[in-house]
Amino acid sequence: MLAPDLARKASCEDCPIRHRAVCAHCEGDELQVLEGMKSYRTYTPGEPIVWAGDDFNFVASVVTGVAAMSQTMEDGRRQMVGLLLPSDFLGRPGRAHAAFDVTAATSVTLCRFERRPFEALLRETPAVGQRLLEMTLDELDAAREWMLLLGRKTAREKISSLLAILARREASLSQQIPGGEIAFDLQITREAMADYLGLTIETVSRQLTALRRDGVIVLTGSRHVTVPDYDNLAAEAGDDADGTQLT
Amino acid sequence: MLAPDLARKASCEDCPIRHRAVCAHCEGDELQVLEGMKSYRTYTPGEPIVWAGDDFNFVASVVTGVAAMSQTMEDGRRQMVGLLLPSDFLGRPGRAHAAFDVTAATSVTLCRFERRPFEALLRETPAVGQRLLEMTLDELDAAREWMLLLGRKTAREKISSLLAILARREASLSQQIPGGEIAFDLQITREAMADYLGLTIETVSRQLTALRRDGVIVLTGSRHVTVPDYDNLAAEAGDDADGTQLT
DNA sequence: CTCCGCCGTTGATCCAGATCAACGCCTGGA
DNA sequence: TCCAGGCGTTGATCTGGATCAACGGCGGAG
Repeated sequence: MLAPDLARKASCEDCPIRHRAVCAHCEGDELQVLEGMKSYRTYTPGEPIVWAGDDFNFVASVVTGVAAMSQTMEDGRRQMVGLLLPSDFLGRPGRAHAAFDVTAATSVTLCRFERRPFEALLRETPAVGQRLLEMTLDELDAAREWMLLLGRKTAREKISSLLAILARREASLSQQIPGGEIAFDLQITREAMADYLGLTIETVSRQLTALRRDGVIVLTGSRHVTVPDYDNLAAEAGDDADGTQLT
Repeated sequence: MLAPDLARKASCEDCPIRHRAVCAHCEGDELQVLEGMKSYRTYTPGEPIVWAGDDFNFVASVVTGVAAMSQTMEDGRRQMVGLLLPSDFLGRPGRAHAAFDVTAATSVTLCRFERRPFEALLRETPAVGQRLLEMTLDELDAAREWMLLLGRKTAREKISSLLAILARREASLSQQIPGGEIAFDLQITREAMADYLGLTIETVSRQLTALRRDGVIVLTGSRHVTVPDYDNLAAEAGDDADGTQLT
């Protein structure tokens, strides 16, 4: 593991984000390579980034906004399989075709690297590969947590789980006082929430109303949520206490 | 990528399985390390291998049998999040505690490596790390496929999907004639199937009966399945044709 | 300003799968 | 040999969430 101060070296500072996959382990030489590869692109809400099966010749980090990874069946049933938030990594080194659809959920800016040179970097710089392995293992754990949600949780627990995740993320970003209330914006529509949770938009709406009625959350408009008591929300989510602690 | 003939070198041949994570990239020196680390252990059906949260100081490959990775909620609801079949890798380099319960579904033999020296091997041998990254990315894709199943498929589609996966695996193992019928044993109980699919055992049983009634499968006893027409089964599973082709 | 389309909410009804219950078969132990 | 317990099946009933339907608010285009 490199010392933390190495993470900020040289031209990584030019980039509006810290690429989790590469920057934490960058040293001078690799950065030269990265500089030549980088390109930014912004997508408008709803715009497809790639379709499943398409050529997929770049990897990328999310700089701002939210992108959604999803699968659709022939009859239109859709399941979101990943929500990509700023600093998340998108792409599949070693595979030329996308396995899933990726769509901009909000306005999204990606910092993209061409796949081939990125793969070369991966081969030549084991630290980047190790970091990517760690990130992938974390994602796999998260996907497995999500399988419990999809397979066994009730609609109310599903909504509560999603809100708890967003609240945790907000709290960690803004250094909230533990025990204080947490407020954040739902960046996504009811439809995206439904696709993520394996529900319909009507059920999402009804359960949000029910959680508001029961005082678990406060809804200001339809997109702004305040969580007066995080532990209460976490209890609604039906999670074991482990791994969902705020601090 | 190493040439295929390197995969069989030296003492890897002593091992009853080819460790997907390491053997395909072994060269002389690393094998010395591996030899000192290996230990075998057999678990009886139902026996826990690790509990979520436990110290987890080894990684392993499945030699024979089936192990199940699962999560349980306080009230007993359970969701299986992975089925570990021979040659699958178990463990999480870089983490000292298990994230999920792992249980022997049948009699299972593992070939285990202590975690610490394995991590050292990983650091010193980038090829092993790359192989592990590839495997992890494949697992992540599989987990995401499973999310579609759990979130959006009907009970009949869920059962058909599981049978189609098992049939595909059987066909690839036994070099079946494409288009011919495929026969295999369900290694697992109805309960394990239910836990995997996010259903109850009664629903699993009823849907199997329905698929038999409709001629999609032939059930001999309760554990032996014959699939007369794979394409028919795949159609019941509701999958896109891509990625579920037999050949 | 008005109109239109999208987003979200709410109500009425339906149904797939859960739940509750009973039973048959097989296996292993006394 | 018989019994007990685990596994699987089937039937009856219930219910959580899907479906079908209507409506209100808001924001952008004209």
